[in-house]
Amino acid sequence: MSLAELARSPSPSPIWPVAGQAMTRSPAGPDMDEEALRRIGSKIRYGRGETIFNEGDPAEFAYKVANGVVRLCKHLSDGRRQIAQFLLPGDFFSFMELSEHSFTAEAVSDVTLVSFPHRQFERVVEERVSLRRRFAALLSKTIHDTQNHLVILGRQNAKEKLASFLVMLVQRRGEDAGPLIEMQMSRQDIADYLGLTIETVCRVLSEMKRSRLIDIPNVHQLTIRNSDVLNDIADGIE
Amino acid sequence: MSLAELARSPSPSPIWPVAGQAMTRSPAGPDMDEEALRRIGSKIRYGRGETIFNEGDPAEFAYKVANGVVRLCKHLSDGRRQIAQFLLPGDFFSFMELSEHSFTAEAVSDVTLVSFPHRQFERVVEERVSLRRRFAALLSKTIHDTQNHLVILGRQNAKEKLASFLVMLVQRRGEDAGPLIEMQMSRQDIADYLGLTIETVCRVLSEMKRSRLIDIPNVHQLTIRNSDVLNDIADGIE
DNA sequence: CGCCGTGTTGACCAGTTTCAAGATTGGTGG
DNA sequence: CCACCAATCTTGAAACTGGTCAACACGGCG
Repeated sequence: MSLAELARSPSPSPIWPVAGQAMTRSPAGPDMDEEALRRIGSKIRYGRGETIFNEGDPAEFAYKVANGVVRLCKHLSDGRRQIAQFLLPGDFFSFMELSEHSFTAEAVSDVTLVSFPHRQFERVVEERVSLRRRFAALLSKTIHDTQNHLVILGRQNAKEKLASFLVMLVQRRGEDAGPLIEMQMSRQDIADYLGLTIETVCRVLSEMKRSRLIDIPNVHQLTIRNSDVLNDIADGIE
Repeated sequence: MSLAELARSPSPSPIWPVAGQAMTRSPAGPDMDEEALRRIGSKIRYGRGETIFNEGDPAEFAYKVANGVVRLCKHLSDGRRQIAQFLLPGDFFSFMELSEHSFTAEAVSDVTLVSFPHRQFERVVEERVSLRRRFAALLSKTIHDTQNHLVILGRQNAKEKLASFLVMLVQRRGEDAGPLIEMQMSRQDIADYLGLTIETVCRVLSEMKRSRLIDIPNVHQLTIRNSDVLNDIADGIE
């Protein structure tokens, strides 16, 4: 099971080795987990660009993306912005926060979320070993991903950053989904994710297009022509 | 309780709100938690520069820093390096990893660690609600810190980066510890933490010294002369 | 049809890196 | 205790990447 799958589906087996089997007080199993979560969740919609919550707001809900794309970001006082994560359908966020949100969540596109009141969510997770493992593993994976993001921001140049970003998009779509990548996010979003300016993002994408690495049929669509070379660039090999 | 304290001491009360009280199968309470951990831990020493484990190695132990400083880093194939975290005495690391380490851990100075076999560590944490909460909160805090690190790497200039780094050092030492900051890490370590070159780190520190923001009595010691201005620079206000 | 938001491209500039030359520090052995 | 060596740190000058500013293109929509 890939990390990407792990992040978005119930875990049928323990994520990391555990010596003993702990007890549950509720019917066990992933299906029951899904059911338990479903019962405390409610759907909620946000329009493109709307703020879901702000950094510093009291954390009242955990969320799962049902549809659309969400960005988690930090804003500096002078308007600079850093996007920490894009969340795609199936992704959870804000699910094990301290009492205040540590980032702002905004709708990249129109989105539908499932929201879980934090207290109930904590209770359900507290009761179920399998859910506990799943969300603990999800936290670990988030740290893992964020640390890779650190490398991208701290030690890669513009071309490598874009290559890493595109490779990430491909991996998260699942290898099956065909060559066409739908990018809901704007050039500004990409720039703020990669620590670049919008102009540099444009220039590098154009350059990749000229060198036949990618095609850009449409501003929000993209296809990879040579994923081997793209991977090499992302890994700093070329 | 500050986040910094939270990271390094047992949690006397629940970190985030929980609806119901879950049961434990073992004597409860923070003191008992410490005792339970102590019983499965063993001391282990590493010399300055030694590798504790490599990225990709099977994760067999969780660690607590007893003495010295540890760096967690990622290495690129061409020698570039990004440091994700410095760990100071009292800090835990690698405590809720997937089956393989997602980063390399190296000794910045001579260090003493307490190592906990992962299976036993998981068992103890699984058994104790208070420990579960404590380490879940620690994971959350790590994500929080890493996201702030993203902002530093992605959206701050060299001067702001150094200011943020120094402010972090001060905050982690505890406000009480006097004005002298002992920096165990080398200039190269600082550069690799901030996504800069060693030369830029030197130049910015010299500039800060010239403008009477800091003093550098010794390569590995530093005092803050004007912490208000330093904070403003770190926050991008000035 | 024209306007507005977004994206693209170019010219120039600034901040950071690179390369290179010393200075300082710490450790080792005479 | 001091001399020497290696490693680390500091500083300067030149080169380069990415940023800034500005003009223009594109596309959706009233």
